[in-house]
Amino acid sequence: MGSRVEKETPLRRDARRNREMLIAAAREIYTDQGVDAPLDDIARRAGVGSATLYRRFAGRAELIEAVFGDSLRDILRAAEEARSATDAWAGLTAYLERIFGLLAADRGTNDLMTTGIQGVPSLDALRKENHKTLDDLLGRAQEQGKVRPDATAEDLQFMLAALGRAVPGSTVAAPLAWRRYLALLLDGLRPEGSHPLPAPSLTPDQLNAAMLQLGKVRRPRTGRAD
Amino acid sequence: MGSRVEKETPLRRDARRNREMLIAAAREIYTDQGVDAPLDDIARRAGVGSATLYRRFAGRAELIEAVFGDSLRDILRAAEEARSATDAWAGLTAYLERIFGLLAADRGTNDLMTTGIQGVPSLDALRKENHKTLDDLLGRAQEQGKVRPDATAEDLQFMLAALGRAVPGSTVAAPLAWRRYLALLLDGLRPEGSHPLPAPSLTPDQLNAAMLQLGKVRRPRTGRAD
DNA sequence: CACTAACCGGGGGAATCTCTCCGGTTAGGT
DNA sequence: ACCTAACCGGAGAGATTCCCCCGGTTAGTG
Repeated sequence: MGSRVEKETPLRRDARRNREMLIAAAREIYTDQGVDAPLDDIARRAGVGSATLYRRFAGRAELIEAVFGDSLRDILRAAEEARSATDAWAGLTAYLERIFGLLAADRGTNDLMTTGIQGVPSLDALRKENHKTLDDLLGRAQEQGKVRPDATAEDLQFMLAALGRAVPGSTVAAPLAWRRYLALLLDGLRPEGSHPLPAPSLTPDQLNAAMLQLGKVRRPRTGRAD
Repeated sequence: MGSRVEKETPLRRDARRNREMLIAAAREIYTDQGVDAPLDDIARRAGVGSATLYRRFAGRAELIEAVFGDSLRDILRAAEEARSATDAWAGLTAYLERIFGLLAADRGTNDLMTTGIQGVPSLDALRKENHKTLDDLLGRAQEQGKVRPDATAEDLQFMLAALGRAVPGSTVAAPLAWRRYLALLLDGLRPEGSHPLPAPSLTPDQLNAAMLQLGKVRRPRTGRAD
């Protein structure tokens, strides 16, 4: 029941190659379909049978770990870095803009950061670090008078997850629309009055398109039904 | 291909009774599972075969219309009412709090209002009216100096959908947490400084539970997989 | 070059879900 | 009470997706 891959015997060359192909295929599919994508699709895209996928990775979580492990560690480093900012508010906004850039560009990363997926060690570490970062920056920004004193790190996390989850819907019509929404959210955190919003607002048609996407977070369904 | 029910011949008594049973069952199931719930579940709960459901309703959209038609018309009236407020900002907040109360209490209504479900006439009418309401109230609130001039009705709609979609996740742990988030969002719309937040913030544990729910918007999946 | 352990992919069982067929049953008028 | 059109529900075809079994193939070694 332990790890599927024994470190003792290095994989045979073909096995290793297939493993790489699977990770590459999974990365592509996760990026534009999210981490709930059918595993069979990934195997097909990699040009191997589904059995090979299950032989290399115990399940979805292990594949996710293999695909996103490195990039999650990168984000983790960015979080650490952000906390070293002297101006806490500047550090916070820079950090969040970086995160949202990732959420908007990569559906898989979005799933990982805006939902509670279990069983991925790197992800648990990231969540912990992320919470620590937000807590620290928010607290210091409050001390520096840049954030309203009644907001908590939990408030921020919830709002970020809610907004982040919706972002992919808007990227279809306007790739940078998230900047505007993040700015609006952050303005709600500040004690003083409003600051100008970046980027143009969505047009009504673009909004409709975005709303449509919102419902399609995952619609596997089955056959004929619309 | 027209309507499945002929108005000429009223339904036989048993047929009508089953129709009512189906609507009642659908209402219950939609309320706590959302409108993507399996139709077979609804038929089973109503105590009839799935064929009876398909005989009475052409598909999911027609059933939704039958279940939510009345309540949607109620909301529609509330929107009309809200627009008659002299103080646009007060009207807007009252309207939104009412809507969010519904979104938090009823998963089906939430799906209907935060995603772009197609094929339900009452819903199209509601969306149109809702947009008109927000546009009107926001515009007038801006003229009255209560809302920052650079925000648009589309901005508001997007943020509301994003937050509304996340609300059910928080209701498990804290039924009224949405008040706090809505207040935070609305504060971002105001030109002046911050106003006190209602309701307590989520605890870290409650936040975790909420994040977990976020991913479970719909996880039909299949068999053994976790 | 021969051998064997590791590896491979197709195919299939099981679980879900939508939607339809068909033989048996019932409501409601005469 | 009888008859017929309308109605009913179980059963199942077809579509997905997860996951594993099994006979054939291949990498790497002596």
